Amino acid sequence: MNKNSNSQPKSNEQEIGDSTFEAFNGTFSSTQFSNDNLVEDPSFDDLAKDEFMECDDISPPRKTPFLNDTKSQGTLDASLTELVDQQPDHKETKELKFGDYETYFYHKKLKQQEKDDQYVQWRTKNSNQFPPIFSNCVIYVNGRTDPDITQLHRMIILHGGVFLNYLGAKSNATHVIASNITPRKIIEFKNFKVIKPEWITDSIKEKKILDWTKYTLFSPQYDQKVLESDRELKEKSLPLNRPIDATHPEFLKFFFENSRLHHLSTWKADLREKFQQEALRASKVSQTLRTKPKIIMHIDFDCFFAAVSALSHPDIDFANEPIAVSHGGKGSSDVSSCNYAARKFGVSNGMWVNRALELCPELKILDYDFKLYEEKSKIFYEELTRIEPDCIFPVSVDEALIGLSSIDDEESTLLNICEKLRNKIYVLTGCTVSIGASYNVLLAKLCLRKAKPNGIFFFFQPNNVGNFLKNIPVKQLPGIGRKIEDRLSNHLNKGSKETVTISNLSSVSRDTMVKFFGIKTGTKLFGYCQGLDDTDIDISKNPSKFIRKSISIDVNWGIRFEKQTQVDEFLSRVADHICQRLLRLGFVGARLMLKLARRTKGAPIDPPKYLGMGLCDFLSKSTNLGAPTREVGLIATELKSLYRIIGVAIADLRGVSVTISELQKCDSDATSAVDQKQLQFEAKKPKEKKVQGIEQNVLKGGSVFPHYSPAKETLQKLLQKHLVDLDAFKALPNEFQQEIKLELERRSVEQLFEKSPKKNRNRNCLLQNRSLKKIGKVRPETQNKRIDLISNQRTLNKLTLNIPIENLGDSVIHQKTELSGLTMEGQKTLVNSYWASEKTKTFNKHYNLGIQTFYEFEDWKNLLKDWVRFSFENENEKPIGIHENDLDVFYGFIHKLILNEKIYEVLSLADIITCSLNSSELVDNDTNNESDWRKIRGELLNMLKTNLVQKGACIDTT
DNA sequence: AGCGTGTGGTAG
DNA sequence: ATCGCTACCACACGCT
Repeated sequence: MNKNSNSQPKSNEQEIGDSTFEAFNGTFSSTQFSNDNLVEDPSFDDLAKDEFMECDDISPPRKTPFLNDTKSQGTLDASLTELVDQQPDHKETKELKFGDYETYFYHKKLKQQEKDDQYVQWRTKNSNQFPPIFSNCVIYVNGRTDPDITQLHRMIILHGGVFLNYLGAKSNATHVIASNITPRKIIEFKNFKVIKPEWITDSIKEKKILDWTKYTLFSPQYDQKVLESDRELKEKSLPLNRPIDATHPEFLKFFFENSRLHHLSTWKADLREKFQQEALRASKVSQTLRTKPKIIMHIDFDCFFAAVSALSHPDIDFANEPIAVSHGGKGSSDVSSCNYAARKFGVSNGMWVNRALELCPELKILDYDFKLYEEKSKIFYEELTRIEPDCIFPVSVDEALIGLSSIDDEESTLLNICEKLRNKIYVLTGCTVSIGASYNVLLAKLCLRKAKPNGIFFFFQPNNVGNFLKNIPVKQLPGIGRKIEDRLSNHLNKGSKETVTISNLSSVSRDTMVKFFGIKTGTKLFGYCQGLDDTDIDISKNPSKFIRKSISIDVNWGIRFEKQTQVDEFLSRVADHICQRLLRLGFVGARLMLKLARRTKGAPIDPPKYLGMGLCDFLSKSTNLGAPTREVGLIATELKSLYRIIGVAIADLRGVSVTISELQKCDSDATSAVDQKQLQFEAKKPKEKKVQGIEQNVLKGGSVFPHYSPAKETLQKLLQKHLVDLDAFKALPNEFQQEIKLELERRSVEQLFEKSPKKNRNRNCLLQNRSLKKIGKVRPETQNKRIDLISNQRTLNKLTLNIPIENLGDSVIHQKTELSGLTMEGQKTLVNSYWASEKTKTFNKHYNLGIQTFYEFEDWKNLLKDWVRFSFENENEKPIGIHENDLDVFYGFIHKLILNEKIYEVLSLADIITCSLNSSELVDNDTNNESDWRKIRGELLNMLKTNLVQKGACIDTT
């Protein structure tokens, strides 16, 4: 870090005058301040120290939720043995093999829901016995434990904790529970509190959360040792010729942990959310109408990553030695940040290390230290809050815009504030910030550029704005990037390499700009040229504008696949990951988009950047999920469908990006049923409202057609008429029975009127008689091929429904692969791994019918009948059975139905299974197959029930 | 005109 | 080796 070795004591006043003159030739009044003498100045030094002492108040030691000693409530009579006794059966999950991720995660999820449901019921019955002692805990259980993971899961959620199924890269887990130590684990969990399970059991016994430090699994000392031996172990066990790419199950975690851009994005989003919420709170408190801030400050660390990383290297003379931050010391790693000494050599951010080293051979490469960046950022924002500005708009971890409405004594006061702030941040973080300030965001940003490094720059002379702007390169304008610059350059300079400045643009009219860049960008750019910018940074004025609209995961590095199964597994993992994120952020989403990067034809197979994406075309496709959801299984299934629709050859896949949008806040947790039920119970209003989506008049009057009251049919007749499975109906909670009855009555009425219900995409699905929409929307002109693909595939699937895969002629297989749009290379793997895979899973095995997600409800009714019949047909003396791929798709569809609250449809399908099983055609020598089908039927009803209970509870709490 | 979808661009 | 993310805006195009 710069210890100001080269600074010379100077008078601040003097400095102001000088640099004003120097920087602008005195043509107009601006101000530049340097704080080279930051700490040398005794007054500053003292001030900073004082502030530092005070700082304890504002930055207390990190909060430790696990030390939160929540008072226990009620009594806990249920002994642990009782818990153990009542623990749901876990065997089936264990029988699953790990080959098929989708099935694996899907069943895992199902089991989870089932269990949670049981826990909820149990808790409801014994409500007083479970003090929510873990209410601040997010707990992940690793490996074999005693008591085992199921029991721990149960204990955790019964006591108000959140149970994590998956330890994400940026996991918010407060605790990791494990019983045994392996070197690998110590590495893996080095950032977590790893505690023995006894902490859970003892805490429950004591009815309060105990000090976790007494239960740590390994001591720090021990860590150190093992860490070293593990490094050797790791080097041996990881073959060097097999680098980690996206086929590796842990790839995502590994990738995100090390991705600077991932960190930047998540930090930014987190900050946004935090300040948005604070603004919401503030706007409730103060009713005063805010005027737009008169002063905008833009404050930003100087080469943040480089400066912070250098803090761990006290031997480095940060001011003079060129340093850069990147992964590794050579090759195609990006320089994410470099100090100004390095910039003198021409090194710049984003440059590859090999190039940077060419320019500056003595460049020192430092590692990332994401944790430290986060810490410094926290201090930074705390200091910003301390000066109590009108508003704070977080731009990034290391950068913020600040609005001040008025300052009594104009610039000198502002200067004072800035200097104090800079000092404090320097003392507290060891890094320098620069500040630009002006009367709008555009100019504040430009001022910041002039202020850097380690300085302050103001501009408050609207009359001189032309002078101020004239030599600014357009690239520096916010929102004007490389592409727009290029287009301007081509237009104005006919491609000459000179940078385009604002004065170059003076000849361009508003209309031309609009014609060139569109109404928004054109107008904005034109305004910028006059120094005009009406960007408002006051979040509290319009908090809803700042709420999150989408959640996405992009992976464009390390994507190299050979087989369809690998792609599918990866998509499942991405689905899992994104669902974890939805969960953590408290959202459900109704729209899913898959974007793929495909190697551009002619681009090298191995791009210059190691495992990089190279030159790519991007293709995207989106689908409505029917209802807002965060179901992993459903999302995984949809992603695989979308992948097949886009049809990128596996060998050419270079990037995958998944976006979920049309978000809705849904604050319940993973074990949502638990929390909701808990809340519901505490609120003591068990059934006031019903499933979301029942229209008001149905709720109140019982019919959508209040003027018409038909002679009511008997319930049984009604059920029969609509093919609803009676057993299933009876198994449902009372209120849902009632609801279905109403729905069926309504349908009877509807038949009389022959009226089709209105479309409503997300809600009121019980009132819709329409079957689910097909995936995506297919346009006749532009996407003819896709229509053909889908309809042909559907036809094909129907045609081949009863033909075992071996009997399919080559031509048919060829046709199928051709339809999927894959290259020859891809075709083989597709045929081998997808259409004719022969994996054994929970249910019997065998022929994958290639059932697709494209079917609609009416199709499914017929398909299901055929499917059941087909599964009983004999092949080598054994029934053909159910293929898990088909089953996955089927379950996916059921999920979709359930999310649409199409209870009736699900019950119909359950009934079709029953009817088919009872029909005499079946060969009755196989009970296995039959019991599989009964299991499936049970699963349908279970899914339905779980979902209804959750929905019911959800309504009650909101 | 306004909507839905796919695509492009930008910032840190 | 290497960790090329991600939220959001804007727009084109075709449809209603």
